[in-house]
Amino acid sequence: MVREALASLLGLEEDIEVVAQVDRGDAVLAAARESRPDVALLDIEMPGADGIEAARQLTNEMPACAVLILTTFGRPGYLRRAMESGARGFLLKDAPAKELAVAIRRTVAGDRVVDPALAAQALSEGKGPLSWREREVLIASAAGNTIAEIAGTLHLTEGTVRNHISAAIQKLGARNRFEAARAAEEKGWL
Amino acid sequence: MVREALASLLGLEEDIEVVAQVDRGDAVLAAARESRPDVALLDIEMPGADGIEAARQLTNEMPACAVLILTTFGRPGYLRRAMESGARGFLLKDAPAKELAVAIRRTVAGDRVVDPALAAQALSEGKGPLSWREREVLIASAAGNTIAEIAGTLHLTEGTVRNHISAAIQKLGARNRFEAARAAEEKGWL
DNA sequence: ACTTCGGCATGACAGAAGTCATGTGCTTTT
DNA sequence: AAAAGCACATGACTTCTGTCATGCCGAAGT
Repeated sequence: MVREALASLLGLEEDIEVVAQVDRGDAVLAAARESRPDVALLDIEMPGADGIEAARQLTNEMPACAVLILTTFGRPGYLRRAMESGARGFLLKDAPAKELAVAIRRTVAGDRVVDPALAAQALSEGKGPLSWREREVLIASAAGNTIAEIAGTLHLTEGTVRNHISAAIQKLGARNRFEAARAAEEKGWL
Repeated sequence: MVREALASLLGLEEDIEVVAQVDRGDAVLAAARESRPDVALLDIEMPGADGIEAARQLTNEMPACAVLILTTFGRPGYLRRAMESGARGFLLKDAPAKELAVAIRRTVAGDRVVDPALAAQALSEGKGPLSWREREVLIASAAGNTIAEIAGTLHLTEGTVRNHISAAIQKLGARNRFEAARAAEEKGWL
């Protein structure tokens, strides 16, 4: 519904034409091949593939198509990963509605449209203090798996898994792995 | 942005006029007093007060104003609580955009607009199997508190708290209190 | 070549969490 | 009134988690 509403509004602009809409991340590329848009407006949280992945595919195959991410959550990690995956701009859904058309025009023109406050926060937090193993273990942990299960799927000893989790807990200032997982998720470090 | 977009679209309808918009749950009542709308279109997750609470206030003070909940998450508990708080209809944001105007007209006309599948699910799940204590303990648990802390704030023994949590875990088919908390949250039982 | 450092792995240990058996009191049913 | 059912409370017992000391290995710096 939200997508349709925004599309309708954008369609009312003189200089903007909505050439395609899809509701899944893994349908983006095909639609873009079909309709050759100047800009793709992507959300991050979608079924199929997330907007980050879609942006990566899109900028790989069609560098001429700019990508503007429009999302609900201003998590610094989202912004960082979006930019790394080739997105040209990053806009939050709680911006005023008229901002959207403006942002799209600027994106087409080659500008990088990013909320300055969010950008600053993303830079100050860096890429996160977690090592690869710590991330893996934390993700599995957040999914509700027990230590023993994680150890099984990763072919590690329970002790090792506990150790990685413990390290993550320390680094994130949490008191147990669930708090740690939430904190990491919050910052976009998963 | 989403609210503004939907408002713009609704404003294009011949028979619908958007008389007010607010961005906080605790601003709803004041705005309604001011503008005397026929329908209030509310989201559930808002800053200030949630849409359920706003619906309650609204139907108490202005029974003439119908309430239609428009929300992202089709959690059965949301639906049930929304209806209990006096809402006249319940619509999901992933419905087609044109549904919205239709639903609003039907709501004004006195119909109850509810997704049948969601209604069935809500009814089949009932009001939730958790006792009061179990809810209390689970909520505190979800906030990251340790058993000892919960025992302290509720003036109970650790054993008792553990026992309630254990019961909740069983009832929800979870494997630890965090999974239990998430499951309960998911179903709207917290 | 040597040292240093960081990520990874492991097992021992202490503390936290979950389960169970048991008991109390209140409401509902018979 | 007696019995049954339910929420609540508690402590003993078992299992799971987090921390720590220790060691291995490869990359970066000297």
